[in-house]
This record gives sequence, structure tokens and C-alpha cells, in this order.
Amino acid sequence: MSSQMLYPIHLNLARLTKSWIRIPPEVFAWNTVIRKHAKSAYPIEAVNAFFRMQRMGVPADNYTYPFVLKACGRCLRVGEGRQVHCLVVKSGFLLDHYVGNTLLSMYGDCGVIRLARMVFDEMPERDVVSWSSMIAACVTWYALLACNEKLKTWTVMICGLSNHGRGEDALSLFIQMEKAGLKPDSISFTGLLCACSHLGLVKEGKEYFDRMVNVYNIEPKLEHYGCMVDLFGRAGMVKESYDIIKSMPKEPNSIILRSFLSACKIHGWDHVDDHFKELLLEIEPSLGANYVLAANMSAMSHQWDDMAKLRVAMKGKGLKKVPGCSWVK
DNA sequence: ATAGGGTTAG
Repeated sequence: MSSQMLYPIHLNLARLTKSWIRIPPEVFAWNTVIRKHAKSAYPIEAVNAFFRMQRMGVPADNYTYPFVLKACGRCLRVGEGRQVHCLVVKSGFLLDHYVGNTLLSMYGDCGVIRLARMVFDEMPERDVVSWSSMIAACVTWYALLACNEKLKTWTVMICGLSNHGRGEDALSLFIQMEKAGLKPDSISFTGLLCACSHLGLVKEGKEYFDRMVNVYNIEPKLEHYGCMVDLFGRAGMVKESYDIIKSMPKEPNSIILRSFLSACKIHGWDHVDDHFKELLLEIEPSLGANYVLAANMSAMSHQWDDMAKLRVAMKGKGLKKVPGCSWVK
């Protein structure tokens, strides 16, 4: 039975009326439109709606900005994001924690670390979310530098040599965060451990993982184990990577399995459980890349029959390799 | 009545 049926109707009406007086109805309506679009497959529509709202003279409120900024970040529109930033400053909503933090993440998502840092530095107060967002932005930056030589050149050309080592910035941010007396939470640690993984800092990564468990009493989640599997895997310590998966209290997910099997492929390890290969295909049978990876593993251990079977299975499902893409324009 | 942070990867 719903709560509406338990209470006299006029009570509900009174509550509704009160909120309708507090918030102008058209602002709420616009917020709803922008929120829906921001989460949709076409976040640009949220940005368009926001500017339409501006043109119609409806004032944005503290809810509007997080929605539209999230959308700007999702479709990588720094230009529009900056315009919204200006409006945020003008309207005084910069002091709102939600608004400030989404602004920071927006710049982080768009890869404009300098502006993210500017917002971060100018914040009157930084909470856990602000620190985690800034750490994440630094990690993303380092991942970009690390993953693609061409992109590295491109980035270095534009931003100058001074921007090297953002992954280290992420680490130093974490240290500053602790010094500032903030208690990092499980998401802060995900960012930190990712930074260690990208930088190849195995010793530090291990220490921070222990610190998370023993000092902060945070129970490691699947993604933390995933970071460790990735950390060891990238560093070529495939055995240690394997041990992490074996010691986990839960079943690994497809991300972890893919990370581990790729490490095996690169660094080589013939004692791979067939189980992992099969498990990956069981968890995520719709991704072509998983079949490619599984076939590679079969080839490594000279299981040619298995490999042929996988090829057939892949074709039968009509799976193709998804072409790679980059969001850098 | 609506709101903010993280992870794969050839």
C-alpha cells in the first residue's frame, strides 16, 4: 500500500504546494529536461536546452549547473563549459559545493587539467569529493600521456614540458589531502591506486593498499583489487597479479580478467588457468575483444583446437573487432 | 520532487 493512501489527500497537496511556491515551476521543468538529457546518449541536448533556457530568461539555480556541467563533460564541450563557468561565477553559485565540484570534474573530463586545477585552487573549501576529482583528473592526464606516443607529442607540444608527471601530482595531492586532515574514502584510493598503476610504482601501490585496509579500515572493493591486478600486470609481475585474483573474496569481473589476460599476453605466462579464459567469455560473451584475447591465450599454450573453436564461436555470433577510437579532436 | 568524485584497453 502506498503512503498516499494512508494519509488524507490534503496533506500531500499542502506539501506539494509548499515546494511549488519555493521553486519556480519553470526552473524545475527546465532542470528536469536538462537532467534527463545529461544522462542520455546525447548529452549535447542538455547543453542546448540550457542555453535555450538562458535565452528565454529563466534563471538557472544550484541544481541546473551540476546537470549542465555534467553534460558538458560527457560530450567534451570545453567551450560551452567555460561559458557555463562564467555564468556560475556571475551568479555567485561558485560557492555551492556541488556546483564547484562538478565544474572541476567537467574540466577534468575534458582533459583541461590547468583549468581544473584553477577551480580547485580557488575553492574556499575542499571536501573529499573535490580532492578525489582532482586526483582523478591528474590520473586521466597521466593515462593519456602513457597510452599513446602520438598523443604524448601532441600534448607536450600544446601544454609545454612543464606539465610532465601529472601522475606524480596525483600522488602528491593525496599526501596533501591527508595533511589537510581529510579522510580519504574508497574512491580517493581508487584514484590513487590507478596513479600508482600508471606510474609503475609497485612498492607504493602495495603500501597504499595496506594503508587503506589497516589505517583507514576501508574494505577493498572489486575495483581496488582490479587496480592491484593491473599494477602488477603492467609491471610484468604476472604471478603476483594472479595471486591477487586468487586471494580476492569475490569472483573477478570482466575488467579484471581482461587486464590480467592482457598482462599474460604481453609478459607471457603459460600457467594461466583455462578457467579465467572461460569465465571471461561467460561473464561478457558480447564483446568481440574477449574472444580475440581468449584465442591469443589458446595460441600461447598451443591449444590450437580451442583457438579454432573460439574463432567459429565468434563468427557465429557475428562479433567483430570494435575499431579503436580517440576522443581527442 | 531534482545535485557532485573512480576503474579495462589493443
